[in-house]
Amino acid sequence: MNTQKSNPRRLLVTSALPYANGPIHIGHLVEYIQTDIWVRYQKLIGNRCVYVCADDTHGTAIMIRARKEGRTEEELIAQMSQSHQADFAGFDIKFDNYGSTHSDENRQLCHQIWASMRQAGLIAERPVAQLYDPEAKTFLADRFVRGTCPNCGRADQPGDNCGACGATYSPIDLIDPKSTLSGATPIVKEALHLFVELEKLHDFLAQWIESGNALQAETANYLKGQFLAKDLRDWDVSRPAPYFGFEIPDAPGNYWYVWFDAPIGYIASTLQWCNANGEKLADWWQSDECEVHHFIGKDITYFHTLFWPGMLKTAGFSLPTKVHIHGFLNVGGEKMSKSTGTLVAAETYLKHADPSFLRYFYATKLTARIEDLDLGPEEFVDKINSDLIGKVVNLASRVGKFASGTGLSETYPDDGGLFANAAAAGDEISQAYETGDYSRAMRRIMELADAANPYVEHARPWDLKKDPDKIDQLRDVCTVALNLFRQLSIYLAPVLPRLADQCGELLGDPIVDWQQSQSPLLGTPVNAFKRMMDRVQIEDLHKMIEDSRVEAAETPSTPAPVWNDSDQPLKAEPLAAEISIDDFAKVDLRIARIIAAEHVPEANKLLKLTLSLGGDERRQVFAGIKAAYQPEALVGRLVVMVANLAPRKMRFGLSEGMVTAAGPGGVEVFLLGVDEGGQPGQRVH
RNA sequence: GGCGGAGUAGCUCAGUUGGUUAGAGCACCGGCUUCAUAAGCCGGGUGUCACCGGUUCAAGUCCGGUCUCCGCUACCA
Repeated sequence: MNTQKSNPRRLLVTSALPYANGPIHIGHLVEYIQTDIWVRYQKLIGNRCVYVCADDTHGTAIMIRARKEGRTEEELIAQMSQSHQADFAGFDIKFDNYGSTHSDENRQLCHQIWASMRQAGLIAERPVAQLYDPEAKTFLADRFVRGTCPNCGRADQPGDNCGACGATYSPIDLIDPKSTLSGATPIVKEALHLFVELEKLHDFLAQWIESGNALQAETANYLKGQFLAKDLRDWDVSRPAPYFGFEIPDAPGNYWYVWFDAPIGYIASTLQWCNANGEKLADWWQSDECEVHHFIGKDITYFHTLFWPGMLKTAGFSLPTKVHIHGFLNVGGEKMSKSTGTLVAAETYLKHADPSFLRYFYATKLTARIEDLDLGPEEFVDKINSDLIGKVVNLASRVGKFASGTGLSETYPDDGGLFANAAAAGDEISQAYETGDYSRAMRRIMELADAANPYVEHARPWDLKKDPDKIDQLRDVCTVALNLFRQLSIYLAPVLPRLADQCGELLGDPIVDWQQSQSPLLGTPVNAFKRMMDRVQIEDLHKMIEDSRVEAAETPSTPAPVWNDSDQPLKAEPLAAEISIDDFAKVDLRIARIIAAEHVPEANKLLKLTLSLGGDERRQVFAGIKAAYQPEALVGRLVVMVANLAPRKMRFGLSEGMVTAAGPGGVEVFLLGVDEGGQPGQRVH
């Protein structure tokens, strides 16, 4: 591995563009920290490296949110961009340029790339039927529609698939669809859409994926099996007005889908940087001399490995040299969630812990593979306290006070080969950074730190200090310990830039080059030692999670549907006369599980249900819900029943209770459900 | 169901092309030390290397099969 940069590489590096619809959280940070470490490493070894990013600002979600908050999209995205950049800065993530997809540069590049694609004959047009909200006056993406599943009859399901039976469908197939924006019933409306005929690039993409080393083998394999094995589908890249984005120049009234202009934002952000620094875009995006590296999460693999290369190829830009794909973050072994508070906002983290800790922790977890990583609070605390505090910082701390009196020796003393050994490990550590195997790099560095502390122990500087005749020996011990510390700080500099700065300050020699790790610093004074890091407590993390949970509870968890419920239901059935608590107590409501449900052939409204109250307790109940529910879809569900209602003999049999439901009747009947955890037989109080 | 990954000490993991008695860190126990941020040093491991079978002088490592866990995917971009 050549760390002597007589011939530096030119690198253009990106992280995925964060969407301007929410704050940065610790899950996002995996990627930005991963990228920032790589960039800092490249700069440290002397490569020419430019790191660009931008806010991803377009799309329906932004439009809806701005509308809801009563401000313009531009105001919303400006504020978001500011907040994102503050979050990144708080974690020492340092971009060379941070732009926006809503920029002149991006518009210009979108036009250019689009023209190339038109010219290449890749664009087709055809009508698409989509649900349209006549009140909000907008077409509805799948997630803005809810309705009854056409397969199982379960009410209030998302627009693309059923949460109950798992069926997938088009929102157009939903029974009784409702817009989550206005509550209105959407209508089906046709609009012209523009498509990229990706299949025309099939051979090129297959060859690119196969041949290069731009992708990990597992990703190439995934793409081959999942997409390239059959014809590539046309990619719908337009959205009809209204849409917050760029209008397509040769298709008035249509806008580019956010995923068209988002990756172009990489180039646009680079262009901004070029303009500000007197550079030429072509040197970075149209030159074989420049490598392009994308860091992304596994969820957006296919945008970056199919569409994006296709766009770049068609428009004559460089293809990605490498797409670095990482997995998701879990917390405590589980998916992050707002309700448990594990989805911690960057801002919230910073109130409770040092950003360097998260950077280091992620570094110990990251490899070149697409694996999810887990943040366990105990493991986090252990790693930080024993590695960073106990091994690395402590090394400086235990001789710092002596050293400011002695300074560093003129020649490097005998240290039993510690420095030379650690210097020799530089290439291996360097290689681990280069390949994205930070976990390996951290492990090697900690091995070096492990070897350094016994040296101090055996040299006993505290004894040497007591004897004025042994000042030279004391200086030598300090020289060794601080040089070993400095070596560690250099190796850790990509991960812990603050520690590198502190080390540079202590020794009066800034860390700016990986090569500094190869020779000791000698004959210089040592500044007064300043505390470098504080231990982290498990309570800090618990508080962080608790804060996060409270925040989530205060703000609506979903992108806030508009609650403009009609007053009709209440008018149709006014409130009943007041009753006492005792009156209410007479009604024994119980949770029951539907263990069987069948049609009653002679009845036109009834279903015959068998309810379980747990154990062997069974009730047969006839319920007038036939028009609203398929029997098969009911089996297994928990419902609320009136359990002490006098049995009533009906034409079809005895009904031993009543299942509670709301709604005017007919198809409009809605069974009362029970939240997770409720058990048959429990009383409703 | 398909594709991919993983299973090694209580926990997190390392184990290069098969080669001594399978390792590290943390945790835990004992001793020492006191420069340092209740930091440090020394010592302490009976682990069916998930299971079964095979190849081999030799298998954590190679081959076949089984089980478990995870991720992606299931005609959606």
